[in-house]
Amino acid sequence: MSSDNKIETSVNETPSASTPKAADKILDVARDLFYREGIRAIGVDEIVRRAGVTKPSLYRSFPSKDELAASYLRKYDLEFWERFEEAVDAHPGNPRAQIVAFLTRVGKRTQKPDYRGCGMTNAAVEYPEHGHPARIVSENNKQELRRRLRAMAAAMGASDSDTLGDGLLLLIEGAYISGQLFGLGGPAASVARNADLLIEASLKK
Amino acid sequence: MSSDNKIETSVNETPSASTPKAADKILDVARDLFYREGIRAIGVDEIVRRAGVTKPSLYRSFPSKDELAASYLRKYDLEFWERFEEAVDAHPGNPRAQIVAFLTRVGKRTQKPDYRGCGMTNAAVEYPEHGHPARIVSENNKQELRRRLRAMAAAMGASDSDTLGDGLLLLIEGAYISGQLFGLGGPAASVARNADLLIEASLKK
DNA sequence: CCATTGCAACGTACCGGTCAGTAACATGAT
DNA sequence: ATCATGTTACTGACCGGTACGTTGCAATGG
Repeated sequence: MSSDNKIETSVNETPSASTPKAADKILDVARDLFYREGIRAIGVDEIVRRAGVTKPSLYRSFPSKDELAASYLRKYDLEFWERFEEAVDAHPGNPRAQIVAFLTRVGKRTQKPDYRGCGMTNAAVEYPEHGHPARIVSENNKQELRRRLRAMAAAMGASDSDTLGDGLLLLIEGAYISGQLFGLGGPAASVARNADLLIEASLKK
Repeated sequence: MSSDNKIETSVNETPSASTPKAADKILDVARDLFYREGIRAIGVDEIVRRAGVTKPSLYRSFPSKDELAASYLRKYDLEFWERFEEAVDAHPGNPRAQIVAFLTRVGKRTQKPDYRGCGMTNAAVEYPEHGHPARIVSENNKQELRRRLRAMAAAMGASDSDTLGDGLLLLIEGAYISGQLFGLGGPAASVARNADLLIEASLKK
């Protein structure tokens, strides 16, 4: 999926004049609006207006709104795995602690007043149709997450590691959704504790 | 001899009460399309077309599209609690078996090829704005579900019943989402087993 | 008996606004 | 001179919503 043209990944922190780059501004604004209000709810006109650019600029950098949404999710994907790896790196060789650390931070984020869940999950709900560019990015992310969780469950020595990995994924997705459904004090706050309980139960067998 | 009254359409509780057919057909079609494709994805034109009626007929029975969506969710709410009570009634006095029975059926439904998750959850994702008519119905449903699950956890004798009830809710929401994200063979298939493990761990405390 | 009336449900046609997307051209910097 | 950008204006389809005329039918009254 690497179209060698188009967006330069926005990481042009190189010195000199630092060109503002219309495509980067568009992607930044799109990320913010798509996440907070939903992709279908935001029109391209509002994006270019808030980004201080014009519509032709958007369509010079992105072939369509759907592809812009997919780009937003690819950026989201990168940030997601950064957060994930942070929790992993904090507890080398201890997958159980890695999971709990990750979920502790997820649980905390779900309690922030403007929490809107996971951009990937939300996009998949907004676009149930198979083959939609945004949905494809979302599905790939979730499949990789599932793979990772199952591998970590195996590394913990769980007897039925696939079931435990899937159970952890269910808890995570549940936290994403419950975090935006219930506000503060919602069930998502207990995701780390429940995950630890589930791990405990899965190891004793 | 003319008992010409089939006036129990349930769409409106107004004393006049006669909503012959149009409103029912509209609500039926709306339920189907809204659930399968999403509320924002479906326009009123398509609804009235598929229902074989016209737009004014829709707006005579429903004040707005948003209220039609809310009506769809109220209907969904009724059917949800029917399914829930079925599982409860199947195991009188045994909350643990009730939960497992309910989740077994949820897990089975998530493996059907056209599964689109929970209409309530999806609507809340589609309409993050507070106060939206559809979102209100969804939030009320989820809050009631949380209350029930916590009560059932308490009836099981869990030491921390609120945490267990919330953990079960997380698993359920995770199953709804994972069911539509992963197709067949997704993690939602294991929701009942994971719930049982979590219950087991929460009772031996 | 039939004609008139009233009324509720229906359809035709239309509203202004917004949607995503584009064509043609101007500007400004390197 | 090139390249990225901005400007303006536009398209056709679709959005939710409505003004207004039409139909069917039941009740009334002579």
